[in-house]
Amino acid sequence: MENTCPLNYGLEIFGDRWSLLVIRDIAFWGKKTYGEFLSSNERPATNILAGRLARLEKNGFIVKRTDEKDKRKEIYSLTEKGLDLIPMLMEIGAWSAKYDPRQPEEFKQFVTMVRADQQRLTAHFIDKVRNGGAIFADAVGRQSTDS
Amino acid sequence: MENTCPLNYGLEIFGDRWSLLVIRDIAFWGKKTYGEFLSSNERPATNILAGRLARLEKNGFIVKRTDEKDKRKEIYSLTEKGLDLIPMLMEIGAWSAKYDPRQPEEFKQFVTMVRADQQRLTAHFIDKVRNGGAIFADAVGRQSTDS
DNA sequence: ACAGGTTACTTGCAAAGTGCAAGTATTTTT
DNA sequence: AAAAATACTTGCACTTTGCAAGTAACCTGT
Repeated sequence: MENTCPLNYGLEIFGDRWSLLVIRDIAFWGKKTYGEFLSSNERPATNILAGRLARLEKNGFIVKRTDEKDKRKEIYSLTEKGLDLIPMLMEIGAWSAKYDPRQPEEFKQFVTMVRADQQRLTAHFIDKVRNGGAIFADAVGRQSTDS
Repeated sequence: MENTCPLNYGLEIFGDRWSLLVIRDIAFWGKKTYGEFLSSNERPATNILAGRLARLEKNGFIVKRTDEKDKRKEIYSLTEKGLDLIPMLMEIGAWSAKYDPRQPEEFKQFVTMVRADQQRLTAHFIDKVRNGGAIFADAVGRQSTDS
């Protein structure tokens, strides 16, 4: 396995639509059980959902415990490692708020509020790339080209 | 197709490892050609890379133009829509810097610098979810459960 | 101007992953 | 005790992936 640089590590584990949607359901909608994840608008297949929950748990993004009040239910929740994905999820949401025509005005306002805090630096980096530069140019050592 | 809520829209198009790695290569490493993307550490298959480039172009994340100095080459670059993914990529990078043991110290420092700017609000949301709440609780209308 | 290399792809095919439908096991409800 | 609910698993057709090998256009050196 060959995982050298910035984004790749995470992408192999959580960089898949269904995994991220599970984490979204927990963080953004407060969902906690298999049945709740299943009934999301995107309707994952049961076996896929089960597989993703198992992988997310194995990789330490979520934990499950049996609901004491109803032992048929498993309660899933985010670990610290999973909670730390929230800033990334919010950026995906911010992007969607801007480009998805179906996003409700409500959500766009929420994003605007969040964004007020953090525009400065990222705007600088976007400019850099727009002008043909790269974020890591001169900031971090150049990536190796060989295997 | 059923694309109602916050993150789903983008995830269907760019929410795939190879697509994001292409965008990373352009934004973070300044890569511009098919050959440069191919020689990344993660070594995508040639057909997969070609397919992703075509899809990213079709969906307006990148554009290609023939290199005037060497007409064998196609120069890929990010559109505004693609540039706007940079904040999200930086958050993925920030997460990786924290959890990927292979990340160099150099990169962790870069991330710390970036983060100094934007910690406040996201920390608040993480707390909310950690305590069993959800980011959208009372902030945005509750998601519909039916199809 | 021709030969050989470079670049950006495409094609064929086996293996892996996805998604629907149906089933099972445990627990709760009636 | 029977029925419903919940969290899964299993079987199977279909799709996607990834390796290996090709092809077409262009450039480079002689």
